[in-house]
Amino acid sequence: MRLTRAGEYAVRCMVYLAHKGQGVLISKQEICERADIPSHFLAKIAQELAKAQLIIIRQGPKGGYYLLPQPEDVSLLQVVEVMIGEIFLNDCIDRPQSCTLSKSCSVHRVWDKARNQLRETLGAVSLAELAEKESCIPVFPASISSSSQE
Amino acid sequence: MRLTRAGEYAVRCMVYLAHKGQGVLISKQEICERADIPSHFLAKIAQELAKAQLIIIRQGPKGGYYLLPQPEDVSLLQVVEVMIGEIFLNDCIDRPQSCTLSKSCSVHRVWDKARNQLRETLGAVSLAELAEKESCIPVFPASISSSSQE
DNA sequence: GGTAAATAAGATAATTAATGTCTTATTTAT
DNA sequence: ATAAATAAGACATTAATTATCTTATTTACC
Ligand code: SF4
Ligand code: SF4
Repeated sequence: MRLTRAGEYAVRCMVYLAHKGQGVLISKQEICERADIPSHFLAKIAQELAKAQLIIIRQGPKGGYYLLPQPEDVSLLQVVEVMIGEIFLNDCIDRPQSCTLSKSCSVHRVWDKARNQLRETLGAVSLAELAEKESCIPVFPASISSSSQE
Repeated sequence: MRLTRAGEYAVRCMVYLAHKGQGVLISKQEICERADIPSHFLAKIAQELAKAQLIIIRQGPKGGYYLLPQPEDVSLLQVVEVMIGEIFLNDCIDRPQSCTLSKSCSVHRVWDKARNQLRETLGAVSLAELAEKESCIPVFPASISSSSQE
């Protein structure tokens, strides 16, 4: 009942790209460094994000990735589900036929509610919101000035 | 991001016991048959439930399990977390020190909210509620009379 | 007390999923 | 044409889940 590493990395990558703005090409290396993602792992993650039409991958020298949709149009849920698949919480929510009781089971209904709630919460927040606040990216060198001790 | 098999079986077992009432001894075999749980697997699951003080295990002939607390006093969340551990959704919620950003990360806050909501939903429903409605246990032989086709 | 019925406890095996790495191929700026 | 950058997917490692199997313990009953 946990987000996978790949899921977390995908979110970081997407938030970083959103932070830079839609359509702005960023090198893979920069993303890896700033968002602390193993380089080879990101390559695989990016493939899935590209397949899902969330980013465009540009090869060649000066290559990299950029965000395809507007940051407002992508939710945290979308990014997460691209990586780990649709969230179901319990098997019988995914495939009701896997348990003959699913139609009458009160436990099933609780899982269904919990699942909808969870997806709604993750679906309600866009990359735009996440990127405008501080998140996922270590404090930018430039913005370290006054001590952050409070 | 899914309940494990063991978690699902534990819930079934607990709902079945709750259905029978607190303190009522039921043989392991009966539970396995009625709740459709592999017998040897239940043995291991029961050990954890007993360690968590949710059931008492009685050995010997006429042995079996029974519910220790009142059904109203046990939530679905409790049963699930005994089996799969406390729900955190993302690693940084479990151990904020695992990501240096957790204090300022807006994504972190979304996960935190989602997690609290999920635990609240699962925590709000007791075994008593679940057991009084039809759930987890295939329709009882006695109650099969009119065809269940509707 | 002895016996057999029932489960305990934990070791072990099989399966599946997650994570990470490596190699070869392709794209593209210069 | 060349070299820089990533693509694509195969491969290896690790960890978690699921299941089973063996030996030990408990206890009702005679
Ligand atoms: S018993 Fe209920 S909760 Fe469990 S798998 Fe079946 S429908 Fe789902
Ligand atoms: S970047 Fe944010 S969400 Fe991701 S691990 Fe760090 S604190 Fe958590």
